[in-house]
Amino acid sequence: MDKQKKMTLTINDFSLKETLECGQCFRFQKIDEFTYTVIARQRLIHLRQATHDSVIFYTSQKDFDTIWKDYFDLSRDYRAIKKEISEHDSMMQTAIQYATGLRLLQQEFFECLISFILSQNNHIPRIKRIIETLSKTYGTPLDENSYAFPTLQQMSSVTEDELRQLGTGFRAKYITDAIRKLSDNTIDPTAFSQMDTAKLRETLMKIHGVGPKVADCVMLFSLKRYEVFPIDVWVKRIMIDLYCHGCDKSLKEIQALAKEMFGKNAGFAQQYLFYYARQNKIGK
DNA sequence: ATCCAGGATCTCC
DNA sequence: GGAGATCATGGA
Repeated sequence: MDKQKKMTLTINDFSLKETLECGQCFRFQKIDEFTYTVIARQRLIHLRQATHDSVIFYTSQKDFDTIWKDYFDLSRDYRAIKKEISEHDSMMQTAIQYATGLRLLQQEFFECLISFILSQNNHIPRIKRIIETLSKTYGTPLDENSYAFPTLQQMSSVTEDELRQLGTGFRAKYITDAIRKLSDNTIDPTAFSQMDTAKLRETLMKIHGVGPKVADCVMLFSLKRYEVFPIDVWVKRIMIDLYCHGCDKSLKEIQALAKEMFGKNAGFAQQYLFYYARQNKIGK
């Protein structure tokens, strides 16, 4: 690797492993215990966890400043967030202990939307494989065997049949519907910033195949709506396990409980809980 | 082999 | 408006 293009960053609360492997993103490759490659924002980057509180970015200062600092959410004070969501909650303190260096990536909207449409009723390894296939088929080559996630433009004339042949299954029609509604301005991302979260959620759910969970993931992982609390099977299990000792609760009740406990930082809380639940196979 | 996956939709009442 | 079946596919 080019020695000129390498910079070491010292920062607290940042673990590559926890941030990349917590289930929020799909386009990373683990090279060894400390080294990863990540593809995002039409680029590929190599990274290495040097010490507990430092990470090497194999990139230029310019790309770090304009892209990766933002992508890895490195300007945010996670210590303060962790303190806030766990102050009166020993359960959350326990969950956070399992991923003290987890940060919420700022992913691109289109990639995030398609990825989480694909995630429904699917396994993470298979989701990753399908996304790789989509990128290889429609995306821009980055090196010999790496491809950027395709843009909306690059997927604008994709057909449902094509997508089915790539293994997307029943989700193919959902993806073409998303592409259609974004291309013909039925849904206009430039209007998102002036919508409140409820309105934005409702707008995203106009896409066939986007329900509450996928809409919440897209808002949390790519639209900076940190107050949302996506509830999947893992989060439901751990919320019931931790906060009502095995009783049954509806999604609405869990949603309300999360809002009450974690407020504007519910999304961060959700991600710590998800990681903890999956690591410990809570409820399985 | 058979189960099941970071759900959503359709159908039923 | 809530419960239950159904959906494509392949890794475990």
